[in-house]
Amino acid sequence: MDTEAIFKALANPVRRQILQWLRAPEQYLPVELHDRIVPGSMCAGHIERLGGVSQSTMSNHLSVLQQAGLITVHKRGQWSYFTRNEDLIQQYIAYLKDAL
Amino acid sequence: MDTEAIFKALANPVRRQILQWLRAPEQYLPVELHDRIVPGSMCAGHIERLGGVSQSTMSNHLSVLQQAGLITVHKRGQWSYFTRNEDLIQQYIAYLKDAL
DNA sequence: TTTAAATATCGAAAAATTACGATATAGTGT
DNA sequence: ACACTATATCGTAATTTTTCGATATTTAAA
Repeated sequence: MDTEAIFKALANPVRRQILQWLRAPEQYLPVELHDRIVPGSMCAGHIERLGGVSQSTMSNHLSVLQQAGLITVHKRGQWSYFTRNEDLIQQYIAYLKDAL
Repeated sequence: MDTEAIFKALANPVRRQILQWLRAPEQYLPVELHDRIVPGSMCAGHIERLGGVSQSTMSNHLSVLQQAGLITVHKRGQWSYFTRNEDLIQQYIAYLKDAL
């Protein structure tokens, strides 16, 4: 677990918001897409539309979260589906409990 | 609880290290000072000597931690004694548990 | 095979953070 | 009052982060 990378990744509000969106993707996607997605995930394009930043900026944020291990990517066709890495998130919280 | 400020404060390794030193100040202070200090605290000067940064830089780090609420200050004479704010730290971890 | 769509990467500008030395402020002791 | 110590603040330089538009890459569709 790269705690340095996690602390830094979480220091940005856009990235924390992404993690929130990924807690319940269905809530933020049009209903007609619910059966097309990888469950519990959103593709980069949808995340981009939710956030108020450019495509390249959002792509970078997703990359930072991914390098910290907080999210994972599954590529299907031309889409990249991002999912929370619940295991790592819990591991991080457990770490904080006795290391912070 | 200003979570934005806390996330940012924790993004810096020097500041995280300060919190570690403050977990057991006695461990990092010369024995002859143990009865002179505010228990569970260190004054700015001792923290400065432990960290590898200048006096003004360390003072700034302490200020950031303080504004985030992670530490508190007690001024006694010309010294400022810093202490971990355990309550806020626990509150923050509890917050993460269901908000991260 | 051309065109279009989704995403990643590149290069550079803008903004924020970190750092330092110098100086200011406040308390202590002479 | 004066010198001395501890800490805070100021101004600024260096570094890192955030951002964007432009371009590259990959896959799908016509």
